[in-house]
Amino acid sequence: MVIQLNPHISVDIVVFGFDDNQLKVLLINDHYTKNGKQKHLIKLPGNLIMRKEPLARSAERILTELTGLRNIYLNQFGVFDDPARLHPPESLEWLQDTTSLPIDRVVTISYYSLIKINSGSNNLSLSPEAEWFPINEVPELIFDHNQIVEAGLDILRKEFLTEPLCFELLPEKFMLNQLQKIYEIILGFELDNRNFRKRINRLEYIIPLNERQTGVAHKPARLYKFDKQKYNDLEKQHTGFVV
Amino acid sequence: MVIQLNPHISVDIVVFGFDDNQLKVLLINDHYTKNGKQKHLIKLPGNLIMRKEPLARSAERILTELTGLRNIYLNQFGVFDDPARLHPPESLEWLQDTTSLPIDRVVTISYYSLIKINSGSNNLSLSPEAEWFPINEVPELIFDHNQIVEAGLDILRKEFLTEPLCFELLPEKFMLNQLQKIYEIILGFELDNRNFRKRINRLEYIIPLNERQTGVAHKPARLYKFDKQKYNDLEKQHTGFVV
DNA sequence: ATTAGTAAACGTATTTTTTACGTAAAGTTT
DNA sequence: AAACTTTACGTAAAAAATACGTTTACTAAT
Repeated sequence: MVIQLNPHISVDIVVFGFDDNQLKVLLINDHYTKNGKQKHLIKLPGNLIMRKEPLARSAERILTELTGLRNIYLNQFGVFDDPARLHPPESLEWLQDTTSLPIDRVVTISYYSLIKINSGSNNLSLSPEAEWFPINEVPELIFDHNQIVEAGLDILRKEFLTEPLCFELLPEKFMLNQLQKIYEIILGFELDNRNFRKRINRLEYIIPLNERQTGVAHKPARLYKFDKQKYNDLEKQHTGFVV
Repeated sequence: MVIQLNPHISVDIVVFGFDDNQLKVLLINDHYTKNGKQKHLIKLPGNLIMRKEPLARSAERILTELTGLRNIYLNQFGVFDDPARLHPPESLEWLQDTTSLPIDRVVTISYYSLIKINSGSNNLSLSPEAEWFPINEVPELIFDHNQIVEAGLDILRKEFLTEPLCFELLPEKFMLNQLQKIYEIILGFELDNRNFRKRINRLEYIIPLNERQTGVAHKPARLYKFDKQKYNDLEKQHTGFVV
């Protein structure tokens, strides 16, 4: 199995999770014993690719192993190729020990991914080493992984303005205020509720349903759904998305 | 020299050239004799990277070798990793013959670049195999290079709307109509001259000079320059650029 | 010197979009 | 039925985009 790894190219994935109140990143805890000393490293999920494996498939595979989820949104966003990126030497040593390969230089292709953390209905079953960290409490990571997280966040914010990414973080039927909150948390500023609604109402591909929120002690909100088909049909028209 | 090549990773560059009337791509003619048969292959400029070379430096190096130019705008835009991308077999054979390496799978990182073709003042000295092709007359290329050109053009058009790329294609001092023409050619549609000027006049980082066009048989146009410093200072404000 | 030709440069009215607010409506809980 | 909470609708003002018409500054030809 190990013999089939390509020791020159890897993928790393910045898995963003949304839990109704904040944006988080999924990181991997790695406990590693060297010369009797126990070390604790934290890193992005990622690995060397296989000899004949397309990169996107490597990324999917790693994501499924970590979360049990399939068909998750994944987007390639960068290349990290500094010949010295595997420093400091002890991190490189760790990599060589764990792969049993004579690792020299690894160019990594980065992906980001979007997951709804607490939707009761998905079958998210995290692997034991995986842990969610709030986006502004990311600890020090190995190699250049902090830099990759930052780059991923920049791209996420940029693409959030032009692509319908928000629906990856919403249930099939959602309320406009949920949609608004996702924008506010990811973009990092507040939006005027009344103008936001007006804007959404103009979008033909966000369909109001004849269903309402239930079990709340106030006026129940109407539910909406995203019509992806209609969105794609109108695609040539939009250069931006919302906000 | 050859021994230092990394046979797993390459860069390919889509060099866009602008010559006042149309957009062109720089391609490489390769004449190759195999079993007495002469073959003519056309490809993107690109090569395997060196063992310890950053990708951006490989791209710069290749570009300078081809054009004699330095400090040209270069932007990484994609990764092409299909394990079968080096097909058909005869192309792979050619690659193995010319590098003398046991090439198996190559992942390529793509860049695009912007050059003003006919500005008398630059020292463009094309290498003999290099040839400009109008963007809609690109011939069949080896491997997946046609696909890379298409992807590069898509990205160029997209980024032209949000980044100040136009100034890479203009002399230091330029006329508004030159600027407009660049937009029209790259975006592929015409713009209303009067509204375009109004829009530009609002941008504080496009500075009108007290100089005019000379030697023309009509009202001479005012010259302008781009204040990059001011642009960067205002950067947080713009999500889009012009048009 | 006047006129013709050419492209630059300015202006204005109309429509559309964005922004900033105020207020009513529909539920539950007490 | 009164208090509370959140949804939902509306309107006026400012800003931006669009669609045009007209004037200006120069050279070249007569």
